[in-house]
Amino acid sequence: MSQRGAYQTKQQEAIERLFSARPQDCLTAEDAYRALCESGMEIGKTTVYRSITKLCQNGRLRRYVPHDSGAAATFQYNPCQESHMHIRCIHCGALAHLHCEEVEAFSRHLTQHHGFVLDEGQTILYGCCENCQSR
Amino acid sequence: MSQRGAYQTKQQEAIERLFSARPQDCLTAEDAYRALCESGMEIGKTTVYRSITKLCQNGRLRRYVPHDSGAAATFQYNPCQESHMHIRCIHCGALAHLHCEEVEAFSRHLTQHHGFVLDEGQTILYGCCENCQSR
DNA sequence: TTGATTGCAAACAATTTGCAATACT
DNA sequence: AGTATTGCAAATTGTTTGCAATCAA
Repeated sequence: MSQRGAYQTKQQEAIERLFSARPQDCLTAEDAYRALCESGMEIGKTTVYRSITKLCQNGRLRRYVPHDSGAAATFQYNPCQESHMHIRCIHCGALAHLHCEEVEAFSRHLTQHHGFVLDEGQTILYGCCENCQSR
Repeated sequence: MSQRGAYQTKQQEAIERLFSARPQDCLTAEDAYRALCESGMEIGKTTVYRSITKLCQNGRLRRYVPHDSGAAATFQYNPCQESHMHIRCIHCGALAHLHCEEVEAFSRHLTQHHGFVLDEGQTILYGCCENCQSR
């Protein structure tokens, strides 16, 4: 298998730069591809997919599974290496970050009483956000 | 649009029976299709998909999003109407149910301090299970 | 009878892969 | 030079849809 990352290419740099420029955004591979094309970059969609895969393995991007079937996965820059949980609204799709002591306490409970080491960065809590509740 | 559920058909009954017979299993649509075929049932895959969709809307089945890209969604019978969180091991795929007061407490915290109403049935916590930790 | 349901084939969408051309070091 | 990377086209996979035939009420 190839040793992706051995060479520095303008495509891989551009993809990482795109995500790092908007650390609060979740983009699909398609989003990233379009953004790069619109900025004048010459790039193929395949390369976007392959680079994103590599960045996820590096830990520089986070991958989020879609709630709906057939929907595309989204990726987000992981600026701080600190990983944190996200909460996603089932209705509007809004994504929010969750940093708080209660998460840590809950995580400790899982480890101690259920033998389960939580991976906060891989976990998304689903529910209904404040805005959507008022409808 | 059609009013699925208006008529009782042997296909729909068989699908529900299949899932209810193994409430602890998560099956893909393909799994269900094969199991029914092997049991001598005459059924099309399309019907399996459509019936599963309906059962999810009824609340009789739960749908779980796959962690890996390209993987199929899994469905599980929801015997008790009580919905609960699941924890899934990233390594071995094991799925466990989570009923405890700590989940409720955490859920209350989310509502009160983050304005977020958690849907436990839709949420899966990802991490590493006890068995896989010892490797 | 009337509308819901079935199931085949075809459409779809996200993602992956084969492979020859190209770029990096 | 030698290997990694690119990118097109084609393949894969899970899921949905069009539509004519069939079934339940």
